[in-house]
Amino acid sequence: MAGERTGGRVATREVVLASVRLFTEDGFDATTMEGIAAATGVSRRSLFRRFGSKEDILFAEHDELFSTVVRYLDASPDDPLSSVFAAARLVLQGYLGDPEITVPRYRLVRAHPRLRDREVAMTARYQAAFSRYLADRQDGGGEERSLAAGVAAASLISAHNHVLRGWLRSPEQDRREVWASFDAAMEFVRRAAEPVLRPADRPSRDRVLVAVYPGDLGRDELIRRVTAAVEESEGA
Amino acid sequence: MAGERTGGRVATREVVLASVRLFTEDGFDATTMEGIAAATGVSRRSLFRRFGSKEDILFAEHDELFSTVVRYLDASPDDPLSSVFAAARLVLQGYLGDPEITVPRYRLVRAHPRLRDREVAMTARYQAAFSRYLADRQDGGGEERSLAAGVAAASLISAHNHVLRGWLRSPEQDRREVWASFDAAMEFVRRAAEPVLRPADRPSRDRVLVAVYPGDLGRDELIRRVTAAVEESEGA
DNA sequence: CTTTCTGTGGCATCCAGTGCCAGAATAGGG
DNA sequence: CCCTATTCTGGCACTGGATGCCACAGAAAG
Repeated sequence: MAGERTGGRVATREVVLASVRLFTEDGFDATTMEGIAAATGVSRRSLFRRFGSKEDILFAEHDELFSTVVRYLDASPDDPLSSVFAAARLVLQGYLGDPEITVPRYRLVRAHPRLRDREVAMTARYQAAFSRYLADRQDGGGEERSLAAGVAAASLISAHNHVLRGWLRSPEQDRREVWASFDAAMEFVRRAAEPVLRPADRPSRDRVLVAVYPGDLGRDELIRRVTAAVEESEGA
Repeated sequence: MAGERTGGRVATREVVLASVRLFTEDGFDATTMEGIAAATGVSRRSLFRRFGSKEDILFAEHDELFSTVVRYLDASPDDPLSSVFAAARLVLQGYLGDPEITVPRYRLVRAHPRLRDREVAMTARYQAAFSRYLADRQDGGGEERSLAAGVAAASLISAHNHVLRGWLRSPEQDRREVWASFDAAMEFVRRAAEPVLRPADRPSRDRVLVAVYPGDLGRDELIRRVTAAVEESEGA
C-alpha cells in the first residue's frame, strides 16, 4: 500500500512512520511483522535484515541520533563539561525536531514495559558514552576519576530526561520554555558537577574547599577551623 | 534430574541455580526452556507461569531484592538522604550475599547485549524508586524538587554501580575493601547531593560551604574572603 | 465424600527471529 | 553493449519463546 513498487528501496523513515502508525492504532504486540511488511511493501525478511527486530524499527531514528551525538562528542576538543552539555542539547534537539516519531513513541513506551526497558537502555548508552568521554579527558586520582565521571554523566542524563519528559507529556508547549528549563537544568547540574570535575587539558589552578559545619557554630570558630584545615592541606 | 519428584514444588532458588549453570555452560541462547524443564523437573509451561520469561529466571532473585529494598524504603521515616544511602547499601549487600547467582549473571550480562539491557532496566527501577522517594519527602521549589531528586538518585545509583562493578570484576577481593570504597563513593555523592537536597521533616542544621579559589591566592586572602562570604550569608 | 480453588502439565498455536537459497538490481570490466 | 561479480531482496522452512485452553492433581473448606 504505502510502498508502491517503484523499484527504489523504501526509505527507512517511511517504514518507521508507517510502523509507528500501526503500533499506535493496533497496539505494539498486536502488530505483526507481516502486517508491517504488507503496509510498507518491504518484505518481512528484509525488515528483519534492515532493522534487526520489531522494537528496533521503533527506535531506528533514535539509534541514528545516538550515532550523531557520539560522532559530535568525538570531535569535541573543548572543555569536556561544556562539550557534554552541548551533546545533551543535541539529544533534546533530536527529540524536539522529530515529534512525529518521538511523541507517539513516548506514548507507546509509557504503556509497554518491554519498550520502556528498551528506552532505558538507550539512555544508558548515552550515559555510558558521556561517562567514558569525561573519564578520558580529566585528571585527578585514578579511582575517583571514573567515579566522578560516572556521577556527572548520570546527573546530566537525569536532568536531560527530566526536561525531555516534561516536553513529551505536553509537546504543544512553547519551545522556548522547553529550552529555558533545559538551560536551568544544565545550570543545576553544573553546580553539582563542576566542583568534582576538572578538565585535563586545563590543569587545575583552582582548588576546592568543602566544609560541613553546624549552623550554630559561630563564625569565629568556623574561621578558625577553616584556617587550620587550609594550612594543613597547603602544608602537605 | 535436579528436581526429584518428591511431590513438593521445586524451590525457586533451585530452578534459578540450575538455569544459571545451564546458561554459563551452554550459553544463554543455546539453553532452551525445554532443557531447563528437563534439568529442574518443572514443566516448560510452569516455568513460563512462574517466571514469565527465560530472562526473568536469571533475574528472579534480583526482583526479590528490589521488592525488599522498596519495602525497606517505604518503612523508613528517617532523614531521606540517609535512608536512600542505606537502601543502596542493602542492594550491594544483596549482591555480595549471593555470589553464586550474581557473579555468573554478571558474566552473562557482559557478554549478551539483550541481558545487559535487562540489567540496565533493573537499575533504572531502583533509580526511579529512589527518585520518587526523595521527591516525596523534601521541600523546596516545585519544579526544582523533582529535578533535584532525580539527579540525586542518578548520582547515587551511578556511584553504587561503580563500586558494584568493581567487586563483580574481581569477587575474590576482601569484602572490607568493597565496603570501604562503597563508603567513599557514598561520601562523594553526599558532597554533591547534599547542597541541593534538604529533608522536609528535619530542617538542615548543618550548613555547607563551598569555595573555589586560585591555588596561589595565599591563605590570608582566602580566610578574608571566606569570612566575608560567611558573614554575608549569615546576615541574610 | 463432595465442592471449590489453586497450581501444574500437556497440547496447540502464534509469531519473532534466523539460515538458506534463488532471483533481481547494481556496479564494473572488457 | 554484454557478461560478470557483488550486493540487496524476497520467499521458504525451521527453531524456539510465549500464550491460551483444558484436563487433572492436591489441598482447603463445606
